[in-house]
Amino acid sequence: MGLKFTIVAKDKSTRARTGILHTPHGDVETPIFMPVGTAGAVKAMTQAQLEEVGAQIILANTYHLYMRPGHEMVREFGGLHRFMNWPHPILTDSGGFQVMSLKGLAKVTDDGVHFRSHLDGSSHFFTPERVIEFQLSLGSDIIMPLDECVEYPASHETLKRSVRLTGRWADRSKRFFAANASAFQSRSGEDSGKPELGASLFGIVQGGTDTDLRRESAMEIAEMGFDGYAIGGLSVGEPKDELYSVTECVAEYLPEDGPRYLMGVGTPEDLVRCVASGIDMFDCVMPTRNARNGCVFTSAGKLTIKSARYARDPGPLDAACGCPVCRRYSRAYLRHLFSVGEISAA
RNA sequence: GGACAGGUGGCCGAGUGGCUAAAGGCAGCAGGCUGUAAACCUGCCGCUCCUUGCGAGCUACGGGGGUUCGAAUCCUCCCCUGUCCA
Repeated sequence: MGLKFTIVAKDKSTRARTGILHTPHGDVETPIFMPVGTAGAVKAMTQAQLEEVGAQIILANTYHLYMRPGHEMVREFGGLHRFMNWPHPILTDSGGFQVMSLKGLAKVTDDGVHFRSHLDGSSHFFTPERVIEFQLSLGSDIIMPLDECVEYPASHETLKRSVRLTGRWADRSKRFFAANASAFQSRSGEDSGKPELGASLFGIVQGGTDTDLRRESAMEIAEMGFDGYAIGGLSVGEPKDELYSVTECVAEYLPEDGPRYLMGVGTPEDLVRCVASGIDMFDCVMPTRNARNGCVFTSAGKLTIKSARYARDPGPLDAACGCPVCRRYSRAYLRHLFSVGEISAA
């Protein structure tokens, strides 16, 4: 796999670094936060707003797009970029998180995951190979292999099984990707960006909060060699100090010259803490979900704008913030929008 | 003037003798959201008091009176609202 990540600068006192991630649809400056657009849209945001706030890459979800509208249909449109008319990079998650979040509908076997659709109950079998194929069909810039995300807390045996399974699936994913990626990307009529660059495939480390298993998983995935390295299975309910310590521990075992992606994280503080541990990429539903639910991150901490105490507050959400919302609107108005159920005005 | 139907907690609306301070919804209040089954979910939501308990007392189903051990529920008179007929 080619060099798709350039390190620009390294911090002297921490493991933080800045870099550039090269993708078929353009470069991404790291550290980067990727807004989550599960079904091909970042909820309650327009693409213009995403660009305005500096989103350089967004995340979409294989499971959800496979269910609706279907990866084949997206491919007919020339890929997800063209389908949703998003010219910037897209990372697609594999469905590994849905193994956990849809646990009542997912059955894991050695060969793959049997999903019963959360929409109509129909049966679907996801294998590591098919999941790569789905993502190649979507035209993703960064492809995530199928993994098994495990709930917290989990027993050592469960975590061990999940690490081994995720490792075997990573190997199968890499082989299938190596054999099929170029064929998919050279197909005419599809928006594959700069085909000479090609899509990236990342590896995912599992192991819960068990540092021995984390080390084993990190070394195994690093040994296989991927375009980037993700830490999965965190921010699933473990204490904060474990999130930070496991992240720090795993990052040390991941190749220095590859991008490191901490999946599903996190709060503003999480981002700062984990950048210092050498993480380059993050994604999280928290900013968009919390915003939809009336919870805002400010320089002074979380603020629940729905609260009655802001009903007559003429001040901005965050006096220290210069964003369009803080420049334009009062807390009273924003609270009013929540009271009346308006989501789009601001 | 007559015939029906109906008046329940901020609103809508269940409830026809005790398990009812009264289902459910809305509104209100508080909180939670970390690779999105999430514009979602949870809790509180008559008043007062305390030793905060499946606690005590008070007030409450249009108004008055009555039946009953016990009434939002049954009887009676009155007031009001809606629909229809004159």
